[in-house]
Amino acid sequence: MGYSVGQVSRLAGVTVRTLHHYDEIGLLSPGQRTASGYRRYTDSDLERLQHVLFYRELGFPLEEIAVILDDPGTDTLTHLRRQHELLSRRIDRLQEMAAAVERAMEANTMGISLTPEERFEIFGDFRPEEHEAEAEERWGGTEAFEQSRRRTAKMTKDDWKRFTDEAARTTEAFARAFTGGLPADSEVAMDLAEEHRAHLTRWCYDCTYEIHRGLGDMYVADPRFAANYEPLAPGLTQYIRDAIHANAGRAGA
Amino acid sequence: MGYSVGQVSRLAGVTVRTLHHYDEIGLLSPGQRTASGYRRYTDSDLERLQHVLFYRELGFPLEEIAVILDDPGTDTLTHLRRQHELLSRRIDRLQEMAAAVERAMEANTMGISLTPEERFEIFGDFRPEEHEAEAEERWGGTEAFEQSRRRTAKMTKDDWKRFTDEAARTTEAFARAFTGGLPADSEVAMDLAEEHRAHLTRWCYDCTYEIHRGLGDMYVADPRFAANYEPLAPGLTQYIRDAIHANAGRAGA
DNA sequence: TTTGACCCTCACGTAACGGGAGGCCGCACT
DNA sequence: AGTGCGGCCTCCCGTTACGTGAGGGTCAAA
Repeated sequence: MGYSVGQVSRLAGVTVRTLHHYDEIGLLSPGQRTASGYRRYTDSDLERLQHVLFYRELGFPLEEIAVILDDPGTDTLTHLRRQHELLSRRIDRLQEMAAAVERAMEANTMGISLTPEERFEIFGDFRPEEHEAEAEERWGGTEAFEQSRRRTAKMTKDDWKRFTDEAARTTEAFARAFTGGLPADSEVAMDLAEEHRAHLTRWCYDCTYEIHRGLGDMYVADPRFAANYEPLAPGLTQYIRDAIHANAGRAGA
Repeated sequence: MGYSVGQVSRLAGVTVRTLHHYDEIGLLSPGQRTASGYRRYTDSDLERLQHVLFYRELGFPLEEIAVILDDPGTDTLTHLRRQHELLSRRIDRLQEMAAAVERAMEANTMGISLTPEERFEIFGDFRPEEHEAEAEERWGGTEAFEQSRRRTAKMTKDDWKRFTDEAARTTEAFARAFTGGLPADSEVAMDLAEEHRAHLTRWCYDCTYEIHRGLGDMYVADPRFAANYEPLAPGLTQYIRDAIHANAGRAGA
């Protein structure tokens, strides 16, 4: 009766050394020893080990695990509930990371290189002040930006594909209008600007005319965006910016 | 221009000491130093750091990360794709764990105590018995099989991970050689076969050229192995088998 | 009774940093 | 021109969670 170190190690998928170590530091000492000094693990030892491995998997230091498990106020069910909670949080975190990776892929294929802040927000080290300061400066208001962040965080890969495909089509239409000689304040160009605005509103945030104008200005100001448009036709960035302004003016804003 | 250690540490959410460490071990050395010896990190240093932190987050040892990042065959987009893949797998795993916790909670409230096997199947991603029964039948209790069983029995979860990751890299290299048009008896392919053999010897058993040849034959014969290789490139299984034979022939066996 | 797997206890090694000590660097402030 | 003061440098020892033998008992099958 009882399990030997080797048996436990195979069952739990840990090395014998690990079990020895847990015994040494008093995290998990086998309930009994044979006359010859062999460790014998009981069923409740196994349950404890299960919890140990669980918390370890989630990155808890062993010392802390000992404290958690030795707390007399928590029973098995409480542990399970806590474990479930921790898992859920972890899953959410990883899903956010996955979304961030998707955005990075998108940026990469568009040839945009991320700002340092964007680079590391993947890791969720929430740094509100600086980031919001920059967003404020760049977007002229944090509400739209936050809304964008919230929405795009939920987007799947397919969503991104549809999003960028739509954007690309609008951009190409702009390019055709531009090379075709249509002025930026022509019906066609302004309609395209309006389409662009609707596109953003649908996917990202409530894009007002004012915000849209700011966005257009930023397209010409920020070379990372300009780099996206200029290859299609030199001067296209400025053209889009002008069309956006004309459209905003037409709407009476 | 460039970022100081302090700036980078704040940006990335790591300590200065960590950056020093990465410099020491050559994982991430700043692009420049000032005249007075201060570290100056460039934008591409930041990108590298981002990838380092990502793989670290997923539990890769730093040394392995260096190998991954220094592989000239992989560009940023490939890394991002791989990261996304790894994240997805990780999420699946955690969701399985969450489901297992739910089952445990149910069992607990019903007053049922789990069997040892049930206890740890939460962590167990590998079920060796089926595979081993199969191997037994195939290999009929040969020396190599026994050796393999002994060694793999000692392997921890992380060992398995490293083992499969290594194997995956070799396979990918094979796929690149194959799609790149290199013949199965080319230097490159034979070297990969030798790498594969060394890999097996390191992890499982003393893989002689003769055993290796048999293994290669089995890969094409057994659809479960073929299913592993064919998705990467149709015909890859046969290619690997041929490379193994060529390599064995080169070694004079 | 021998043999091979399994177990024991030291005891040193390793990875990935943490946390100082002791000493330059640089710039704002007087 | 001096003087803080924060930031940066290089050692260098400490820590966690084990890995990896060495050297030696234990036990069940042959």
